[in-house]
Amino acid sequence: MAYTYDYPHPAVTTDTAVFSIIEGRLHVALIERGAPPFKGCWALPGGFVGMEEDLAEGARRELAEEAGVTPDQLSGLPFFQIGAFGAPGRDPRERVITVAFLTLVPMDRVTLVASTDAARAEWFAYDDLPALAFDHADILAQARAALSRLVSTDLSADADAVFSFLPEEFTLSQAQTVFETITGAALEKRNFRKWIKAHWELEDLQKKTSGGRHRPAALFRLGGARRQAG
Amino acid sequence: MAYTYDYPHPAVTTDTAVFSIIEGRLHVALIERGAPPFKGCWALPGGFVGMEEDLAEGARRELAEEAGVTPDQLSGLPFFQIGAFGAPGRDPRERVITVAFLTLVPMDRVTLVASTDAARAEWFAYDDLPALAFDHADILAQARAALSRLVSTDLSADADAVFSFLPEEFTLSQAQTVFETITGAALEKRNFRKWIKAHWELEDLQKKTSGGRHRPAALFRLGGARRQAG
DNA sequence: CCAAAAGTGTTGGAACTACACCCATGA
DNA sequence: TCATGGGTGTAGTTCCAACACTTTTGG
Repeated sequence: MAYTYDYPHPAVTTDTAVFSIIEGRLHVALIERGAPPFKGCWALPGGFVGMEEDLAEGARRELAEEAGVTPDQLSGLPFFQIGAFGAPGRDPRERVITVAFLTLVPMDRVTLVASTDAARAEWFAYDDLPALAFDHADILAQARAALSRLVSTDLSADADAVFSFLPEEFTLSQAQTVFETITGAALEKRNFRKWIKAHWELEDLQKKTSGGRHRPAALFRLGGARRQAG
Repeated sequence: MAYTYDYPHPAVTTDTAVFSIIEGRLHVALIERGAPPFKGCWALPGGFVGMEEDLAEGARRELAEEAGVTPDQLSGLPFFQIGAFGAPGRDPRERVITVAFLTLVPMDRVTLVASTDAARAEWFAYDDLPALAFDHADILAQARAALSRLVSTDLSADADAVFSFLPEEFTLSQAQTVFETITGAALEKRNFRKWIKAHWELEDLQKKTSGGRHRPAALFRLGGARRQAG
C-alpha cells in the first residue's frame, strides 16, 4: 500500500535512552541493529511513530518490541522528552526526524530481551560505549546531560525522578551511590545524609537489611505520594 | 506534484516563541493566521520544514516569512529548541508533529511585519494573550517555563541568553527589569547589583545615559567574549 | 578478632536577605 | 524646587563544606 502527499514529508521516529545503575555504574540499554542501515551496529531502541499514537506512546511501544522493556515495567517511572533531532542526512535512507526520550529504571532489575529488528539487546556502561548508529552518540550525550541537569547545582522540579533508579525500599548508601553516579562527584557521607533528609521526606521503614557481612542498614522509602509503583 | 511513500508519514512543522520585553512587560510575537485551519486566529509563527533544511533553520525561515524577523536580526541571539509536540489530532488536517523553538530579542527593538500566510503580526503581552490556534497555548506555556528555567534558583549554563533582552549597552536598572520580568519577582536594588556583578563580568563603559529627567545611569556591556553582536 | 559498611555533630566560611538614605538631572 | 530614577553599605541568617571515630554484623 502506498501513501501519497502533495508535498514531501519526512519520516518521524522515536529513540529512547534507558538508563539504569548496575553495580554502581551508569548503564544504558542498547540494541544491535538486525537490519540495514547500520546493520550490526549498536543503537538506541526506537522506530517509526504510528499515525495514531502519541510520541511517548510510540517510544514505549518500540522499547517493548526491540528491547523487551514493557510499558508495565515502565509504569510509574519517569519518561521525559529530550528533544527532536532532525539534521538532514542523519539517516541515509530518507529525511528522518527523531524525537528522543529518556527514562530511568531501577538498579539491577530490568532484563533486556531482543526482538523484531534487534539482533541483541544489552546494558552498556555509559563510560564504555560501542560506536553507535546514526547520530545516537549525540542524542545519548544530550540524554546524559538532561540526567545531570535533574540534580545539578540546585534541584529541578523533576529531581524526584532519580529515585526511580532505586528499589522501592532502599538504604541511604544506595541513594548516595545514585547521586554520585549521576553527578560524577564523590559525596561526603554525613553531608549527603543531612542533605537528602532536608530535601526529601524519607519514610523510615523500621527495617534493616541483612546478609551483608557488615552492620545492617536502615531501609527507607520516598515519602508522600510522590512516588508511584516502581 | 505528488510524493509517495510505502507507509504513512506525518507532516513536520516548526513553531517559534519570540519573546521580548516591551515597556517592562514580557511580550510574545504572534501572527494572525490568514488561511485555514484556524484562519483569523492568533498563533505562533511557524510552518512546514523543508526537506533539506535543519529544524532550526526552518524555524528561522518561517519567522522571516511570516513575521518579518530576519535571520539577520536574530544573528548572535539564542535560539533554543523546546521540544516536539505531536499529539494525534493537534492539527485537524493531518498528523502534524511540530518542533518548537524559543528566542529572545532585545527590548523595544524588533518590528514585526506580516507576510505570506500571516494576516497580521503583533507583539502581545504574555499575561494578556488572545486565544491561540492548535495547541499553541500549551507550547507557549512550555516556552515560558523554559525561559524561567534559564535563571531559576540557580543559573543554568545558558543563563547568559537573558542578556539578549537588553540592548548592547544597558543600565543596571534595565538589567534588573529583565530579571524581574523573567522571574516574576521584585528584586531589591542593592542586592541585585551585587548579585549581577558577582555572576557576570560587566564592562563599565564609563558613559552615562542622558535625557531622562533624573540622574543619569552608568552604561555597561556584558564582558568577556560571552556575547556576540546583538 | 578482623573486614566491611553503617551510622553520627560541630565548626568556619560563603552567600543571601533585609533595610534607608543621599545624588544628579530635567522640567 | 521638585519629581524621578540612580546610586551606595552593613549586619544577621542560612546553607554548605570540611572533618574522624564508633557500631554492628558475618566470616
